[in-house]
Amino acid sequence: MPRVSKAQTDLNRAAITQVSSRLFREHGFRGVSVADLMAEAGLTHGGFYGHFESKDALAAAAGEWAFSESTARWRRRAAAESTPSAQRRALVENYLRAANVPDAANGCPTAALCVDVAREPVDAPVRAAYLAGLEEMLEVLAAAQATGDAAADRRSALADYATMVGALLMARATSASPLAEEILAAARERLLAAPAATTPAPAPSTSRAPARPVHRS
Amino acid sequence: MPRVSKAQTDLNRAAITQVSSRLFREHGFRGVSVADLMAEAGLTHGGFYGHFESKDALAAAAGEWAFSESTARWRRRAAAESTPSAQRRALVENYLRAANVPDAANGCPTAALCVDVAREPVDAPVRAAYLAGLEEMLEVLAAAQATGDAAADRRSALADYATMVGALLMARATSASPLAEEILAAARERLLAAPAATTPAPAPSTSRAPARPVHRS
DNA sequence: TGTACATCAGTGAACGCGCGTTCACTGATGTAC
DNA sequence: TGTACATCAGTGAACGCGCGTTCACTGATGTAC
Repeated sequence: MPRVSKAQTDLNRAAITQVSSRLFREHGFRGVSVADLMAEAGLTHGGFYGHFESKDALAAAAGEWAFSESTARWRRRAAAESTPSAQRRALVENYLRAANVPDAANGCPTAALCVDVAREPVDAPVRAAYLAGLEEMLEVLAAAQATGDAAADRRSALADYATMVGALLMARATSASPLAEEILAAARERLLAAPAATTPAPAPSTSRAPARPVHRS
Repeated sequence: MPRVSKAQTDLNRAAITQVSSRLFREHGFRGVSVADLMAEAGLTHGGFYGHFESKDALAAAAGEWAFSESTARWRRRAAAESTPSAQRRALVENYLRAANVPDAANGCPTAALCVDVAREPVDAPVRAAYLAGLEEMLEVLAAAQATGDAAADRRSALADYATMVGALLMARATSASPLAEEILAAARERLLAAPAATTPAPAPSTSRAPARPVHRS
């Protein structure tokens, strides 16, 4: 079994990275052991340090991989729409689906890793990967804004993304309660100015409030 | 040193709970040991199981305590304002301050604990505490909406809170980068429809886009 | 193309360490008289 | 109010276990001729 071909070695390293990117998103950096990760990649734990300098270094590589997967998915989804407005709607609707709540492993790394990354020291390698990945996600979302001003597009994308990430994380923390879907629906309504088709209409009220309470003071 | 008065016992239990609520928010449930928590409370680790059945049970009590502290703070802050609109502004502006970014230990438990709670099994005691605490926070924020419809107030509070939580968490994950403050500013702009006073104006553009891109489709 | 051998990817036992939890012990607290 | 003693909150050593990391070893790979 020892000494494997160069091609297989590269495949093994990729498998460790990909498996880790899923398990770290699901359980956090501290929630999975090196032995767990290696076993899930079909290897034994001893060989790990032939591929990575440390678990911290793996966290960075796994984060990078998760973001490259997610940005590719966003770009594909955006490319399927013909206007920025339709792109934004597609990205938001897909992000705030109930199916994403129990699937952190394959979901947005910005959301899944934010707290773990925030708890790492400022010089941890995974922080740089997170920052770069987040900027790439923002690029896609900003291009779907089209306010006619690049700076405004970026600010709007940041606000959109904050709402999406916050809603998804709060839904995950309250999953198994009706509140989870309520949160997603409220975020969809706020961002898309109309409830998604699958959301049952709330009890009718005499004066229908605007989708978003604008400009009081 | 053994056998301490009943009053002191209650104080000790409260100290363990409060210290844990801070350390859990900062480092996560897995990021602090029982020995750490007890030492921080001025005790030795052996006595822990006289106060709590398990570390999981402590997590629930600590979560509950964090929420009771935060809801009280929100209620106090809201009570200092005379209109719902001013309440909402005060809550949002305070939440999205840069000073909150490095201070997860004393900050909003909805944000600090969401990922940890989401990773707990559905029957973990801390999940019930999180759900109840979040509902209390929402009550305060909904009362600051006043769209004229209780259901719309709640939906609006949910969307506001998602934006606030998402922005704070993304800022924490990107702290030490200018992006952190950029995220907070974008969320303030989105929620308050005007940049906070301390935010420097961005480079002027010929056509000033609306604070939020409304109703495209 | 075929042979001889150095390389090195992966194995699995072992390292020191810290974890959550248990328990025999201690001695001040609180109670019974 | 004062004394005798049972209670029990806190101590610190110990438990089994899993962690990140190291290392001597193996044998197929890849290279030199």
